[in-house]
Amino acid sequence: MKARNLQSRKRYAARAAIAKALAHPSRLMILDALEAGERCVCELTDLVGADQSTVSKHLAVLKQAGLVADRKEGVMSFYRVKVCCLAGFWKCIETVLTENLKAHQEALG
Amino acid sequence: MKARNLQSRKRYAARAAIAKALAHPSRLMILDALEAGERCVCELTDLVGADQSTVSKHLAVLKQAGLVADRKEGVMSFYRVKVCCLAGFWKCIETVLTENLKAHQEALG
DNA sequence: ACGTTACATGGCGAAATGGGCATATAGGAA
DNA sequence: TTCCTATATGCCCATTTCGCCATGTAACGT
Repeated sequence: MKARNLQSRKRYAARAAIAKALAHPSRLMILDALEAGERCVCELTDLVGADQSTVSKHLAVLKQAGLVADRKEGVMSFYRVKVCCLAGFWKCIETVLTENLKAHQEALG
Repeated sequence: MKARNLQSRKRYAARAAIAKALAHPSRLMILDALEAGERCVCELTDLVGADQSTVSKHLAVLKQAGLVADRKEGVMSFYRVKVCCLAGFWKCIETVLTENLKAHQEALG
């Protein structure tokens, strides 16, 4: 039972690692942009409006989590979404946000 | 366009706040347990195996994000899942983990 | 060769997070 | 009242995250 517990902990840790990669506004913005097709780092840097090195690190986080993949072409790197299931993420999060808003308004009214 | 940008940033921040609440192994473990029905803090404390105050704080994070709700009964607090869409989360995360594992094995073999 | 452009990485400080201990609060029992 | 139990909160410390700056690296043009 102890071994099982350990394994279950590892499972949760692995899941949390994915969620962690999604837990930053800039990274969500990047993923959103990549859903429309691959983008180079410079485009994403413009989009996010942060330092290029910052964006590069965000992309490294997403890549490490297995959420995006990259392709080098000459001097540039193009990133793309690697998984197909993110739509469910957005939907769920939007649902939560909507319900929170509703609850908040009920609390006021 | 600047206003739109600001609003879009707020959107991403709100989404990230939800993802952040999901980005911890203990909180995922708690949510998993709550999917089977409401639990009191003491049960969850046993489950997670951390200090009671730590678990209490994790629950506060989940509540703040609107993911769980609580109900007081005498001395005890019972928490329950408040949203219905978490199954999609698990599924998506599991998909990512599976693909990552596959990619890793291909990289080896 | 040199310079430029695109990107990645190291380092540093600031801020956020996490965890346990101690304490506060509050309900129930005696 | 006093004690005990269940939970929440404050405090402190360790760790992590985040952002920018500076620098490294690599491809391309001249």
